[in-house]
Amino acid sequence: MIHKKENVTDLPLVLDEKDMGILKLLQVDAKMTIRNIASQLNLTTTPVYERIRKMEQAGVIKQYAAIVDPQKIDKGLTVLCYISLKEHSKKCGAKFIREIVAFTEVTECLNISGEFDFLIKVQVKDMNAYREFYVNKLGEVDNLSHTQSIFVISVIKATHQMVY
Amino acid sequence: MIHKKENVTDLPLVLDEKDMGILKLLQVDAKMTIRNIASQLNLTTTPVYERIRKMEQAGVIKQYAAIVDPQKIDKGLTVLCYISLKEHSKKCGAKFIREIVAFTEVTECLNISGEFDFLIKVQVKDMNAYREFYVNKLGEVDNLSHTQSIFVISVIKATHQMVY
DNA sequence: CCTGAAACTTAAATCCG
DNA sequence: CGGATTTAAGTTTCAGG
Repeated sequence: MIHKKENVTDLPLVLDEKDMGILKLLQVDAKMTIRNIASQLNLTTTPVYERIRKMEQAGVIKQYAAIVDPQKIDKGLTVLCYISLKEHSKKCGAKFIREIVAFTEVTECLNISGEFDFLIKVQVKDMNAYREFYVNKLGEVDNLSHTQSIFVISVIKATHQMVY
Repeated sequence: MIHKKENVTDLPLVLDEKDMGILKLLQVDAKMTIRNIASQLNLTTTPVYERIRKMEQAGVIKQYAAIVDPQKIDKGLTVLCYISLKEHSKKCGAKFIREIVAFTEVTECLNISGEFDFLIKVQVKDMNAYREFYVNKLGEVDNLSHTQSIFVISVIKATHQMVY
């Protein structure tokens, strides 16, 4: 996690080509050194250093993270679960969100358009683990109207890369 | 990206509590030093260093990445797009996948159970950009039967954290 | 806003017990 | 695996254009 200075501005930082070049590289390899980045962008370390610092403080770079392979840590099953609520009041929605977000199995929760209210992505070991989650965790959440589970047969692509 | 040694084994590495502890920390902050990790886990640098190296080579840690905030780089709109194919032969499926994966707007592509064949996640600036993608890119892909777009109203949770 | 070099700081990697 | 050492490296700063 980025440790911002006290006076975080989060001002709408305008990014130019050089910033994008830096992001492009750091997105793929966060451990790339400033020197290396500088040489690839035909710059020196100073501007690269300062641009990275700015992007960290502006929240453009949210985090430096190790990406773990789910398959290798017994979390090889991904399930998408659609959820509709009974009550849509602000209060009830907030309560639902608080409960859902707390589940470590839920790696994603999206408020969506269409027939359902939410889509959550659940990451578990296998079908047994999903049943366990579905019955004992999701099943204990208030205010659920109906749900639908979609199973992921295979992950074709999954990236956080957004700068090209 | 992790630079593995030549003889990559990718053997089913058995992870113990200490490995999980390391992953847990690196998932949140890839820049955490080995010393820091060691002290938090009541270990010395040697075992931590070696465990990390093993997990990198085994592919448990796939990558160290800077996580960028989509909102801050003009990619604030997320759309889920369901896709059904006409032809489901291996050859046609592979062609579809090749084309879809090449689109930089597609940050995720899942082969799913249920009514549709695939779910792709599209990350763009705004609705105009999505229309542009939908018409000129997705629309040019062969073998599509029908599609359905679901718009993400808000992202409640989005994490790659899987070790707790 | 950049260059270039220098100074500083810190971590990675090794070795022996 | 602990502990310390060594070596190497990256980060950060500064003057100057």
